[in-house]
Amino acid sequence: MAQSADRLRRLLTDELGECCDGDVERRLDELHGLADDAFDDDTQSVFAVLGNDTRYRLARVLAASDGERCVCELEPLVDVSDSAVSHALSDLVDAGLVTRRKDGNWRYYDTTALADDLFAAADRGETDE
Amino acid sequence: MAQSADRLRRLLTDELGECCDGDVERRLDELHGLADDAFDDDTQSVFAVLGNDTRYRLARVLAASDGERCVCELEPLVDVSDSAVSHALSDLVDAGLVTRRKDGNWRYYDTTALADDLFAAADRGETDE
DNA sequence: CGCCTACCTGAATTCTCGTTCAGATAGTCG
DNA sequence: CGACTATCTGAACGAGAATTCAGGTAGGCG
Repeated sequence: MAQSADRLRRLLTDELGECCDGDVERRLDELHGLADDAFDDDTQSVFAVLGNDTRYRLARVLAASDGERCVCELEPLVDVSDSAVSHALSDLVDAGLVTRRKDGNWRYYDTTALADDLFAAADRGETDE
Repeated sequence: MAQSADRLRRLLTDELGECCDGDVERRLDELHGLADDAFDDDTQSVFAVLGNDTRYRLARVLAASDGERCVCELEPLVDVSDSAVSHALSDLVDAGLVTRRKDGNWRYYDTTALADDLFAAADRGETDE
């Protein structure tokens, strides 16, 4: 951190014309404040979970579907073992992106509002460019 | 895919009371249609990029900041080498999540609307629960 | 020009994460 | 109960990603 603080000091000297130890510390405090507020483990895990091919596809199909889907409807859509599908769906549930409902031997999954919102935001961003 | 179609056939039998080959095929076509429409490579990469700790933190700080930030302001906030910071910022730029501006030797980064939208959606989802 | 700066790039290494395998768990039906 | 169902779980292996290392580029300044 010693040399990175050096660079920051030179940046502040450029910005302010002059720069003392206090200026550097004040900026560092400001930045750390922002970082601590903004960094949220749960929120990040949501992105990590959707970053994987299998999980993304499953979540997308559930989002596009009008209502819930059974595991056996989802399996033909991804080219992995049923075990992998099960793992993926569990991860999605844990991240709060989909819900699980049991009905006899069948398990039905559906997206949450969080997932729908994220896909809407992502799609909006893509078409804007 | 043979056995997964078997399961789907049994599901449809449960749902409809009866089920012929055509029913199974129709459902499969419907599902594949949804999957093809919904699956978008660019959109997925956005989630994958934000799924990493370093990139997530950097993007978050930029989003929380009022305007752009220099690399030397970001480096103290993540516990990795300057090379890793550079790699991470490049990935964020490539994904369309942040912009880069050169000014002499300094490089300034800022979030795009896409990143801001995604974080807003994620935060909304988190506080709802 | 030569030296310093801030930052970037490519290759190598380390390590995480996704998949599969093998077996377990519930639920249904006779 | 016993056989069969759909799905889940945990361990282990392998592929790919994240980081670092070493060196490179472009800009500023004397």
